[in-house]
Amino acid sequence: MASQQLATGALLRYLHGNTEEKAILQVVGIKTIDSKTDDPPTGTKRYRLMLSDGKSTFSSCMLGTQMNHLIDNHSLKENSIIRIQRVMVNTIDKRTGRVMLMIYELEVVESDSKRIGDPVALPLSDIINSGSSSNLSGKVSNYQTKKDDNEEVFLATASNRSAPATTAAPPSTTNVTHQGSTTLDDRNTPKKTTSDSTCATSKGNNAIDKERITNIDKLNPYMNKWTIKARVSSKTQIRTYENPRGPGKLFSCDFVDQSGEIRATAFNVECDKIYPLLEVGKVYYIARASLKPVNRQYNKLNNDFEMTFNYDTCIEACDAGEGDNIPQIQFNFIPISEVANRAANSVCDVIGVVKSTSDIQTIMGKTSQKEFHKRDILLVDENASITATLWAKQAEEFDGSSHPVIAFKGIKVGDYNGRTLSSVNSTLICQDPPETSRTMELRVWFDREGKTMDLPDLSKGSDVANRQAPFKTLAQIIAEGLGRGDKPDYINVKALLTIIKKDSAVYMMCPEKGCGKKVVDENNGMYRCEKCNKNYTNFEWAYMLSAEISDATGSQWINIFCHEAEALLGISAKKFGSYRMNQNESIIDDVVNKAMKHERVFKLRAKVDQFNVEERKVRFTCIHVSDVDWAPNARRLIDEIKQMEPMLL
DNA sequence: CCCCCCCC
Repeated sequence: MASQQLATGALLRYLHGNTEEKAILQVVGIKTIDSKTDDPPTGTKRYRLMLSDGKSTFSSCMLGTQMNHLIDNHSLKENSIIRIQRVMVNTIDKRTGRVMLMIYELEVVESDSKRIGDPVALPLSDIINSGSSSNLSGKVSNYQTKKDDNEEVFLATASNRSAPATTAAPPSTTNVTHQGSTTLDDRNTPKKTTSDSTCATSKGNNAIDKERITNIDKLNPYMNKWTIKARVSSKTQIRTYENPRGPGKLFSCDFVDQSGEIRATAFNVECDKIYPLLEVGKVYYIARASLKPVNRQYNKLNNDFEMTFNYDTCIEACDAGEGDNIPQIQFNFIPISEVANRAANSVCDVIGVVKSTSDIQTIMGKTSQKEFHKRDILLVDENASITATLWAKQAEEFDGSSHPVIAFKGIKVGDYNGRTLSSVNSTLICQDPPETSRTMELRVWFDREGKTMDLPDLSKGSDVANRQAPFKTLAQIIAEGLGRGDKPDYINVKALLTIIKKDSAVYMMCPEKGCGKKVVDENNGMYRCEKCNKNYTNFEWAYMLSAEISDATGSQWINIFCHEAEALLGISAKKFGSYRMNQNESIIDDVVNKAMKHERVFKLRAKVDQFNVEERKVRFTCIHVSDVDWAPNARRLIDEIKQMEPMLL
């Protein structure tokens, strides 16, 4: 690889904060460093890299421990060519402004390579670069003469340097500039010590670095210095708990910035200290809290990590106006129709127009024997409607009389009578949220046509296609005794049609709308319906298929009625009936055989046959049939697997 | 380190 293929100047661009670039660089030195006792707590080893962009080298490049394996398995070594995927600038020394690069993600482009070019170490003036003018104070020159040990090691191993770091220009001559850097006057502004800020630590000199703000979506447990600037989008009450280790208390809150969201929790001492500092809707600088992988069972925010406030956590309220660019909330809306594909008890963000609102109702909790207040609202969007239940204060305070656009963040999916939504404590209810164009879209749509449209209601069990059903094998259905309970069971089965009773596939149905009963051919041009107790001059063909479906585990006879039979056979009952009348057997065989060619997903209702109570024979009725297409179910299956995970562990 | 969130 030729030297011009390295991203010349990239190291400096990174240090100046342009960290989006995915630069091709060369590793010219690797050093193992002792892990500090506090980070990471497991004592995992850390690697420090010296990187070259062909022209310059920079040695303070920490490798994120999740990338350690690349070195451990020898694919990343001295002279390897890499592509930086994710990098961040961190200040190592607040006093001097000395920075380092954190390499969170890289790709080895070429494992074995020769040294490229003749790079020299970046001058110190370029690497003391935190953007705060206080870094340009006299203290830096003291530092300048004092190389740290790691630096010396690298200087010794990197070949052909002509300009060691110590020959760098004095800091006062640097032209390093920073957006948003403070003025010299700012230096002397006394630190705010108002009640809306805390540095839980007594280390007063360890102030928040407001110049280097990390985006929330870039936070991870492997970085040790970061500050976020974020708005509190929600905050719980303080709750107490009791576990084997004793009693405790906690509260949690959610932070948002333009990049994402993260949940933070405070326990006990921090709970008391931090709870009064954080106000919903306000913007804060947060530094030095613990980060850990998210527990998906409880935290559904769009972030792989969650935050715990600790003794060292620093929180400072943003000055008025300073946080105006930080959004109020992060929504990940799904259309109402998509709620049909979500697992019960999962949570989601939904936006819609309030079509109607119920009165407040008081109900008695089954186990708790406590009274609860609830209010149902019918929420609609362009394609579907769903009932959302609000509880307690949210229910009491809700006024939907003006048909507002309402956004729910973190509302729970229920499966009563199809699909419902139920607000929980952490659910945010936002009226006419300004941060999404959906508000206006829905407003215009509803006022123009939505208010009079009749849309499928996910919360009506009669909309049977919306009903959710677990996937089972035919053997599981028998083994689990599905359909033998008081209420019907609904199951999806992936199976093949193996037998269709073609001779009884259609029957002569009463022409009276909604009757559906079989008529008797009086053989005089009249057809008699016993149910209506009437003779008709005509009848309609209707499907009532008796068929066997099979999968790898067994087979089952099922009944298939009009709509589903038509979907399966591909022709109308009327047409099938006419072939039957004309005894056109070859066409009928053709139609039937085609229907048995490929696997489908049969949604079945399993219920004890009412006419055979003694035998308790379960009758299976096909209520929906679809092609085997996993895509519409993928999200729900993923949700279900996620919910199972804790049980499997 | 919590993790409850209700009714037909």
